[in-house]
Amino acid sequence: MTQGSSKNATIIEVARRAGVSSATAGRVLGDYGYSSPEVREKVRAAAAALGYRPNRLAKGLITGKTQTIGVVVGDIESPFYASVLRGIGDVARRGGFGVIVTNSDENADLEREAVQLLLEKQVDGLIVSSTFVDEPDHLREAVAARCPVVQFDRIVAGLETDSVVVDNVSVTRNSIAAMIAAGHSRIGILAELGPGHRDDVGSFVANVDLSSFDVRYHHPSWQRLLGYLEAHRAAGIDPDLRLIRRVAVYSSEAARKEALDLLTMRNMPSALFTADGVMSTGVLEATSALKLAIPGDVSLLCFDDLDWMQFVAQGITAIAQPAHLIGAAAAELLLKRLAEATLPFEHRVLAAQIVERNSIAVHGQL
Amino acid sequence: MTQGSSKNATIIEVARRAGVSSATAGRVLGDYGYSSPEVREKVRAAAAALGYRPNRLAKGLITGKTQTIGVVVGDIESPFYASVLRGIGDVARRGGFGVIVTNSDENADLEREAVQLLLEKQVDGLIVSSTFVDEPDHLREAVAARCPVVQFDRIVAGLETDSVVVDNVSVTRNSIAAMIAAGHSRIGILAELGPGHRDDVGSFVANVDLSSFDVRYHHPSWQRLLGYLEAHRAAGIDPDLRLIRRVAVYSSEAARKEALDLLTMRNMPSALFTADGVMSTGVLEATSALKLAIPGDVSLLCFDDLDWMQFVAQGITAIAQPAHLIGAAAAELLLKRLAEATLPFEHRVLAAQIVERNSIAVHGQL
DNA sequence: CTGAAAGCGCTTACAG
DNA sequence: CTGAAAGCGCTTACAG
Repeated sequence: MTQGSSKNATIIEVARRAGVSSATAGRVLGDYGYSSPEVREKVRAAAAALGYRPNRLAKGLITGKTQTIGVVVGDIESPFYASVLRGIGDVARRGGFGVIVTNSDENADLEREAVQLLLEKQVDGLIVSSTFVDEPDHLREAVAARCPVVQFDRIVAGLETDSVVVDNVSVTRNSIAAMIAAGHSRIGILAELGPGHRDDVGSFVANVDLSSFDVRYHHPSWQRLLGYLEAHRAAGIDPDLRLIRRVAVYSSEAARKEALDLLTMRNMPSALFTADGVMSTGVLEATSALKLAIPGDVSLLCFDDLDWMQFVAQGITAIAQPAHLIGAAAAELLLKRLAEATLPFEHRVLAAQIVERNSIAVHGQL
Repeated sequence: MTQGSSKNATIIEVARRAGVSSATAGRVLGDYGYSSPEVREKVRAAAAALGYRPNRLAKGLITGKTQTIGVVVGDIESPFYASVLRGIGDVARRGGFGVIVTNSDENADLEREAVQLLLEKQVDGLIVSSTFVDEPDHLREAVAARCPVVQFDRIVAGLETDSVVVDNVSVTRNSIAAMIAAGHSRIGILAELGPGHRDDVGSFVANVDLSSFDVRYHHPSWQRLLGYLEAHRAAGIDPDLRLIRRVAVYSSEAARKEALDLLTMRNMPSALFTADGVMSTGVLEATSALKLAIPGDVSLLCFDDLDWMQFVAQGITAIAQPAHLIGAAAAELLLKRLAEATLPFEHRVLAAQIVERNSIAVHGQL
């Protein structure tokens, strides 16, 4: 079948062997334009004999399309992003697209570099979870270069593109409201709250009392804090600022320390909410070190990406992010736009699931 | 600085604006050949004014190098592969390379398709974890096309390339030996044992008694089973075949069922070894359902990728795979080979770490 | 040090 | 339906 030749055959060589012009060979192999059945036969036979493999670089150069999606995530190693990438990859493959992945480490410089590299590689579109929600320039450049962008998880202010986010505010509000209804009035919250937004927590809590406050352009952890505050306000509880802990980094170790502090303070909270799965691990270490029973001595609620099943198994109520669906939706939006650039921008809000011990069955959906 | 023009400027336009030839502009912007300081100044100014962005497709077409690595993993969503990818990505970025990722779903057809796509995209090299260790053709094709391959986790028989693996046999042998030394004589083992190799477990156990048996070309779970068998033989224990469970899929649910069966059989094992982290979760569900104390009623040892910290916190001894290092090493080997094609093939065997409750500090190393 | 010309491997109008 | 020619955006010898 294929020849063991080291240098790959080109369309010219296939054409010569088939006794046709390179234009004709191109039409057959690239499956465009017209060609007679006999010619098709001959060209395909020649291609097979030579082990012809199309060079997508040349095709991309001429068509302006590479059938490649560029993705920028914070860290491919985090369960959330890994799962999002899986969703993107599945949809991309079905559409015949490849995926180039880059890690930004939630660092603005690396993110800019990554976007630049992807544009130089001529990706057809970009799916990004941007670190800073107030720095739109590098993404605007992409859009200007006719490279459509889909944002997920976070939305950059002043950058109109397709986007996919989770209903962070409402699902957190509902979950915290349920905790309050169950009798908890002092609920601690551990959230990252950075680096996407530069507010300090105090002024955020103060400002948010204005009902017009817009958290669309905040990182998810700020949105979750808002849900927490709204639930308290609806119940007529003035939240104790000392119960609100900003961890600042996605670190279980940092969360462990904050949790230890929370769980040993005078007038300690009867329940804890962690706005991220990585932090939940740290909180568990703290409760274990203090020999606290869950949900006896303290109740836990956590927002999580992938590991929620085992949290639930330990008696923790979890809010599960549909990470895989986020990725799939983002890729779908992108492919749709690549097919039809003039559509109005679409903004999808996916529902997160509240998972308790008795409803593990929801697993199958995610 | 940059112009809002929608179509990207080419080197020709930059050259025209700078009043030089395109060859000269190319030399300056591409940083090759000679150019005088004054010309450099002019060209760079022109490029900045036009918002010039190099087209790597064109460059790749002409140089034959795309500065891109193609990666094939089973499932980017699994902690092991996610972590490996992180390691690859870090090294690749430092070397100025991009990374195209594809999931094979441990399916031979998808794997072949993925390799084909990557070759068409003209990746400079391939890092793969191949599903079937006895199907080398698609990878041979890559090598024939001057696209070097680095294998990791598993080695395909009859395909000489650089590779990175873990010392599965010896670390498992040592861990099981420690369990035996601690008094366990009936140790259950749950391992995937498929689909990479077509042996059935019985004939594997029988054959492996020949000391010449070569498991280099088996999937890791077979190698771990070998370590288990060797430890038993060294202690003079004839392993009970009913204690060896082949789960066949990477599924915590399947592992849960096997574990339930093992832990309720007559003459139940006093310890369990799971050859994979995903399965460990299933085993934990089984012990929890049976209200067994760990390590009181049963001791657990698990081979794991990323979540071992929380297993250790629960009193389970874990063997931690250096997944991140595997990826980094694979990428290093590839970049080395791209720089120097004639080196002899390198085969790196990385050590896995045994992590017990008192040695959590090892965390920092991984 | 610089420029004119050729060419990487394809696709795209345009004649025929 | 097919072919000759031009061209995508660069880099590479080769003169000068």
